[in-house]
This record gives sequence, structure tokens and C-alpha cells, in this order.
Amino acid sequence: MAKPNKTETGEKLTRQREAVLGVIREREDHPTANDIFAAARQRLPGISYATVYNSLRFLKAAGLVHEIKFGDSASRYDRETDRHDHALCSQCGKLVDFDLPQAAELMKAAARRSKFKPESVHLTLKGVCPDCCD
Amino acid sequence: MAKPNKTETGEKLTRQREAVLGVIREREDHPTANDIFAAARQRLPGISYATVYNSLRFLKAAGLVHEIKFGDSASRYDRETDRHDHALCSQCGKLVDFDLPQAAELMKAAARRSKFKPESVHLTLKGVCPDCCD
DNA sequence: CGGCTAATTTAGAGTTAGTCTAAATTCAAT
DNA sequence: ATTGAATTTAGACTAACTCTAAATTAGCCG
Repeated sequence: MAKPNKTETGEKLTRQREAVLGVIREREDHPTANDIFAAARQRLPGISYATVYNSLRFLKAAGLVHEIKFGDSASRYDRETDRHDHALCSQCGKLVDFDLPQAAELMKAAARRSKFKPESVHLTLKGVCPDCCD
Repeated sequence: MAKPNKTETGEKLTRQREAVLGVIREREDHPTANDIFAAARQRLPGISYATVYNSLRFLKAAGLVHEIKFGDSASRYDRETDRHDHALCSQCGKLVDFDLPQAAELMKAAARRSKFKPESVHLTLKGVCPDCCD
């Protein structure tokens, strides 16, 4: 049996979970669960749809991947797990990561206005990406 | 026949659309399409599910209601159509509107970082609402 | 090692939220 | 009244997940 790999924090990384994580880490873009399923099947032909979802949930809980949800269509997954913001192109749908350095103050300002005890802020810019602009 | 009501910009407001709009305008909270369907049925017993969705789409396009989507679960609808932000309670799920006056600069900052031509920014604070805090 | 228990995976059924279709109805304008 | 466009309806359909129950696999104990 292959040695049981572990995450840095000690969780079990099965072959299936490794395959899913591998797919996400190799991609520059933000694949959907379906994209990941297709790619994971190349590496591990028997892997099932449900397992991809289970693995995504597990990896997310372990902090190894990040899930991005917009109301429309499917969740995207991101190998970048540090806090960051997103820009979504209204023409081609491209999704780009960026970081807003003022995020911490922003969260405080939002907390003040809303009277909530803040946990996180999520900011999305909608607009037209450089490629679609010309 | 009842006189055909119109929106300020001249679109037709059928009985069904009026019922849906009425439901949203009367509520302080942010109902889902399903909630709206149930409430609209009280006013207009024959109204169908599909019509509620059609009406919501129409009213949204006419700028009379605002749709809020989080990845999880169903879209919420909001009678407040001016730009604003949301705070979502991580304990009870309550959704609160608030406005961040620095939104315009924020959009510019996000546009600079991402190189997108900006159209709108959407900000969501996740945290614990005052009711859940005590 | 051999057995035990818990965790994981699988296939496929089920669920949720919303869209689509085609027929019927309503409408506004001739 | 007639006509053509817009709207509504019921119900079938779809996408994206989630759940279930059975099978497999894995870590642990003696």
C-alpha cells in the first residue's frame, strides 16, 4: 500500500484527495467541480463524481484549496488560499484574483456600519477584462 | 379589464408582476423566489411558479427590484435598488443591507489592481449579527 | 499476522433551484 | 371583431450538487 500521505496538519490525504489537489494546484485558472472531475479522471480513472465533491469539501476544510461562489453557475476552486479578492469579466466570464491592501480597514468600516462582529470581507469587482477591452 | 399599469419607464406591469413587486415591497427582509411564490399565491391564487420567476427577471431588468446571490442556496430579492452592501450572519443567516460611502473609491482601487474596466463592486461582510452576539 | 472498527469511496438515486416548452390566454392595435 | 405579439400556465427538464447504502480500504489491537 502506498504510504499514507498527510497534510501539514495531519489529515489523511488519500490517493483520491491527492489527485484532486494535484489538479487544482496545476491549473492557473479556476476550474469548476466538473472540470476537476474530468481532469482527476485522467489521473485516477476510477474516481467518482461524489468523491471529487467529498475531496473538495475535505481540502477546503483543511485549508488547502479555496472555493469561490458566485450566484450563477457552478463554484470555482482556487489553489490560492490566502485572503484575496476577485474580478469577474462581464463579457468573457474570466475570473482574476487580486489583493486589496486596504481589506482590513474595509472590514472594520463594514463592521461599523452593519453592527456585525466581523469575520471576513469578500469583494468582487465586475467589469471588463483587459483582453475584452480592446 | 383593469387599466394596464406601467412602470415609470413605460413597461407593462401586469397583475402578476404587480403582485410579485407588491410582495417584495411589503417585506423588510430578503425573501427567496420560493417565499415570493408562496406570498404571491395569497394575492393571486392562480399565479404559477414560472411566472414568479419571469416576473422577477422582468422587475430586475426594469430596475424595480434587486437580486442578491450568494453561492449557497437560493437568490434573495431586495426592494432596495440603490447600490449597497450586505452583511451576512454566520450563525443565523440574517442578511442586512448597509452602505459603505467609500464604495466609489473602492471600485477604483479594485480596478487599478485588477486592470479591469470597472462596472460595479460587490462587498459582503461575513460575521455575527448583533442578535447572535449576546 | 488476523480481526475489528472507523473512515473513505463508489454508483446511482434524490434534491434544489431554476429554466424551458408548448399550448392557452390576454392584450393593444387595427 | 381580428390579428399578432406578449404573457401566463403546467409541467417537463436541467445543472449542480448531496445523500444513501453497500463495498473497499485503512489504522489499530492483541
